Amino acid sequence: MNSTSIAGVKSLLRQTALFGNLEEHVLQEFLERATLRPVSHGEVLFVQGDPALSFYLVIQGWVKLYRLTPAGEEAIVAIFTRGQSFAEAAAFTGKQFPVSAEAVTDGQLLSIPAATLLTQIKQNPEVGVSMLASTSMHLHDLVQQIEQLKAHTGAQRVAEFLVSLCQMEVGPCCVALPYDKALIAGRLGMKPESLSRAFARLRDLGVSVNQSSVEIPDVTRLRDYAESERTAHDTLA
Amino acid sequence: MNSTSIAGVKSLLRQTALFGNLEEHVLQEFLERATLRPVSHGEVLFVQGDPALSFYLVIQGWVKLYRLTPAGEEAIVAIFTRGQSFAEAAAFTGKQFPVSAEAVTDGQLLSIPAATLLTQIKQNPEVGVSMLASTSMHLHDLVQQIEQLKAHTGAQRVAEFLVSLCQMEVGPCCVALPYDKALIAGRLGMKPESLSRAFARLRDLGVSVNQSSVEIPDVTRLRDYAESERTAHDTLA
DNA sequence: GCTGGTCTTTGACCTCGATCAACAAAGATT
DNA sequence: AATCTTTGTTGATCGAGGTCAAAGACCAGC
Repeated sequence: MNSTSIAGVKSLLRQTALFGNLEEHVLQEFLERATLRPVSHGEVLFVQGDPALSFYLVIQGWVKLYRLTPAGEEAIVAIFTRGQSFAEAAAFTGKQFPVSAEAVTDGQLLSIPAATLLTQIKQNPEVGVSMLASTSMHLHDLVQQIEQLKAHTGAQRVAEFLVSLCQMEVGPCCVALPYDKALIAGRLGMKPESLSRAFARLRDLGVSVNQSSVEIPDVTRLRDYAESERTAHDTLA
Repeated sequence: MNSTSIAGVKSLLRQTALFGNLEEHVLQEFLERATLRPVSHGEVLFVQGDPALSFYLVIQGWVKLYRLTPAGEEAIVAIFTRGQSFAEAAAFTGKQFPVSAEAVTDGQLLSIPAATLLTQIKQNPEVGVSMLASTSMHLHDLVQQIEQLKAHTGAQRVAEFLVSLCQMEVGPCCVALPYDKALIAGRLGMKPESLSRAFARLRDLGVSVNQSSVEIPDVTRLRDYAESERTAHDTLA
């Protein structure tokens, strides 16, 4: 599982949206300019406002993107793991990062210089196309987040989160929470206490939480709950 | 001011992020394939899930992008006006629109076929670069929206909105609300009633609202309020 | 003028989620 | 084993904002 080797990284890149469709020699070009960067839990990769000199792909571990408000509070924007890239858009503009990034577990990142990206795009339109595809995906994710924040309750957002972790489409399922609950809470736009209460509500739907493993007796039921009207007074006996 | 003429459209395109830096012949190519589309208030341009066959640039009027939740509620994602393009990212992927769009005033749109976009990117990397720049901007806007929804109160979001409308950096300022209050409320993630109450709160800061014109005695004070801690108990006598 | 529309404001009520605090559980340290 | 620290749960309280309902404000057309 440990893919810190060049070959391992390359096969991982082949599975990503950003690098997956590129020709061999282009991918090789990126790899030669990129550097492997080990990170440890709590390490800050960059802060919003820093010049975006490179972008990243997660090889191993978890990274959170967040914004610090002028008042000092943090709003988590996204969380990435193995195979996902982030900050490409910022690196591309060559300006400043609009967000901050922090490793939330130990891990390995591939750091790719912004200059390489620009050069490659100019030489090969396919690179631009791949990048557009990947930024569109991020765009879409953000749009969905906004919808969820505006139109769903905390418990519904947790339900959506759990459903998204299920590999099952229907029936019973058991999922492992990928990171600690405080982080999940932030990701879903709430405080840890509220997450705890949200889980308590989902207990009425048969969902049981032990440590970091969650048992879901009926995924469909959970999905229906997530998509139901806010006004439904939760008394779904 | 009415620029429905070809020349007028062209000079407008020159001022946009998406088309501004393109070479003359490339821009010409886009213009030849594009069509001018008049829209009227309330007209639905596309619904989420529709195949993204073209993207748009607003020549005149206002357009809102929104998502309809499975439960039927609408969450406004963005609002665009003269000179702004939208749905490029979706058109580019050639898949489906992730959002719906509706004209909120009468107006004129330039509709550009997705196929043209793809062809041009492949022929000319610069087009891809421009598009990346413009999608990065949208990305950045969305990130900011998420921050604001998560970390600011309704009144603070209204304050931010007003500040963003000011051309003044400091001192007194008077701004005109660009569209009706129900729409502003949606854009800021709240109900019209709450917007009304938010305005009432800002009255303590000297802000007065008459119809669609807002008087701000001190922009700096408003900005400070927008950025202050949530916990500050608003009693800033 | 009046009159029926829409848009906006205000009031009463209630739910959600934040806050503060106490407490339990699981590791880590000595 | 005893203690400290971190993390998760639970209870009580409170403010923000949604909902429902009613009352003003503005703008047609008559």
